Amino acid sequence: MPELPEVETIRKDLERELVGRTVLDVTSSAPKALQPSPKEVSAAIKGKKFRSFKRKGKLLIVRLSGGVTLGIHLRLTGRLLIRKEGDPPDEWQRATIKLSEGKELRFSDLRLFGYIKLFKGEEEVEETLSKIGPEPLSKELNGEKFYEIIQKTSRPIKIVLLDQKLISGVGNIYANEALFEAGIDPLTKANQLTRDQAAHLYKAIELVLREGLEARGATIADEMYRDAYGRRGGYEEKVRIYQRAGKPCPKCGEKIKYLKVGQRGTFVCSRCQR
DNA sequence: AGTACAGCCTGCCTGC
DNA sequence: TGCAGGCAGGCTGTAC
Repeated sequence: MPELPEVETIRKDLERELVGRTVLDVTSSAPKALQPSPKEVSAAIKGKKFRSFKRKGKLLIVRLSGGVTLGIHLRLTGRLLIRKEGDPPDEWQRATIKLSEGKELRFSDLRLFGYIKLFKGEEEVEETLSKIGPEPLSKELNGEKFYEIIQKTSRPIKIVLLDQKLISGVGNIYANEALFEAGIDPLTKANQLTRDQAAHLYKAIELVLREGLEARGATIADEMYRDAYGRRGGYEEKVRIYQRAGKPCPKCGEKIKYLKVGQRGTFVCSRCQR
């Protein structure tokens, strides 16, 4: 699923390829993919030029000329693909934004959880961004601030890492990897972690996210993440524990266990993570 | 206020 | 064989 490294990889691709291009037309086969409605999105962006592609957490913020702003969230299976007019249709293609010089930006999404949303105005952009917590790889966060944030809740640390209001950009893959790397049991209550453990975990989060970026993201299953050129990531080759239940722990050889933490699949080495 | 969880949705897998 | 039911999961809304 697209998390910080995956969304950032796509963001950079889009920035490189699409800034300056003009939107010629918008079509959609899934009404909910374009919000509030395909008609309104189309009317707002037709004739406008892409100005910038920014990101906060897993949310892409697309600025166009005329003060128009789109928010794009890929959720589990969303893809943004840069194609040429006439290229074969993509699997689960839900919307097509035709661009100048025969290019297209396609939105594909198997599960239909993702969306491209037109913001009503700058206030709505600000309101949305204010609900997204600080990012691990930015200056907004460091080990000490991370400790302060997680001190405020007694929920399991794994759940807290996935709470985008507290820390943004981390999803299930990188949460599993970071907890393993730091040697922390996902069920540990967040406010029971010591300063030392918190600092350790924060470092591990930074490490796995950087590795993910370096590898241009993780494509664990076929229907999942692709970059803007439709290519798979490389991080799935390097994953330590995610989706590896029953296989030996890379540190100690113990069998990796699978459990559910807050409705989400969780992988743990009970010898290394305490 | 803080926490828990159903529901959104499609495709794949299992079991009858 | 064919089909119903369960499962996967990020995030929001609602209930406790």
